[in-house]
Amino acid sequence: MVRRFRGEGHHKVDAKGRVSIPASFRRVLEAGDPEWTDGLNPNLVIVYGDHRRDYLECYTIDAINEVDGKIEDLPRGSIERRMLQRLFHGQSFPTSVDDTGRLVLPAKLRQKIDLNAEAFFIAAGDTFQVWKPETYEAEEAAKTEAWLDDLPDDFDPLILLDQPKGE
Amino acid sequence: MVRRFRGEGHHKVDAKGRVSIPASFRRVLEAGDPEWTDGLNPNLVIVYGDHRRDYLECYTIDAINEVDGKIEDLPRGSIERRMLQRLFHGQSFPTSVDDTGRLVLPAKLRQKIDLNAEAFFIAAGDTFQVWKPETYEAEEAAKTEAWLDDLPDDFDPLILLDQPKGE
DNA sequence: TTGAATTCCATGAAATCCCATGGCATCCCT
DNA sequence: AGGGATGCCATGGGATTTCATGGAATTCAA
Repeated sequence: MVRRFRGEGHHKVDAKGRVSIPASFRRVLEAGDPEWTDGLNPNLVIVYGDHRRDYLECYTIDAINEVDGKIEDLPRGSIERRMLQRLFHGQSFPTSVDDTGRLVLPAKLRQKIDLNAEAFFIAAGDTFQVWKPETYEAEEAAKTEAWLDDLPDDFDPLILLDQPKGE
Repeated sequence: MVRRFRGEGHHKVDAKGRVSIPASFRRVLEAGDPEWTDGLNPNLVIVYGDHRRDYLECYTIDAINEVDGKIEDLPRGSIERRMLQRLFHGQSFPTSVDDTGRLVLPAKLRQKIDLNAEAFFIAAGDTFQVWKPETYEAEEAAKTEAWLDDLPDDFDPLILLDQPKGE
């Protein structure tokens, strides 16, 4: 059904850390939570990472389960497995959408990405990200612009789709 | 229901060795204790290991039962079985959460990992660990930092998830 | 019989729950 | 076509509960 997140949007963050989730994202969260049924509030997991990461990444239950499964496939004790456990099990926060469609971000998470009055949501495949608008402008937008600037004016991003892959 | 631990946090340790367990971990401990019912205090097992280990690892009852089961499947008298018995049966401490949601760590365990004023909790799949914050920084964080420093700036840990198995 | 461990009580801060409102779309009826 | 009626959406506020933490009182054990 509605499998991937799509779109972006700005929403107010109030003093308690409450933010409306873009309505279309909610449908995806619902579809991605095996326990969800009409009337319930879908669960999700927010991965915030270490000090280097300055945005929050939100996973549906299905998406995070997939990640957990892959982590378990890695050899016990390997550095890769430890890294991923630290990131996905340690540096993450399980929560759920509230009945008015909002996310409640604890002070700790808000401080981490320096989130104040407003939040910027953007879809990223089977997850979506929450940014402080200024950070996003400065960091991401600038990055893609720079990348695009190096390409010919008539460059069509679609050709990227047909590159040979190593999957 | 809530099967795995998720998240991390710092908590004060008082003179009696009492430490609050992150609230979300308590829900998992409750769910993982077959004898638990509303109003009771969930049981758990702390595995502290030998002198080489400098953190405590906490198991739900379900998790420790699973481990015990696997140990029993090993041939009697085998060295593997003896080792695991020593670790999980000998070097472990069964206890329970108190009514205010705290763990009481006996002096012996605190001394072992040199725990003083503060403890760091971090989820690790179906167990969680308790560290002295400084030790964790020094040992874990530094290790991963060093590892990450060898990788490109824009390295995304997610690619680790798609590595072929058994590497 | 004294230090250690357990029980019971206390409190400020943070997180939840419950309820409320104005703004837009959309649907529908005549 | 006009004009509610309906319903979702974004946002806000107050009341209530849970957390994290501290301390006193009481029981244990050797």
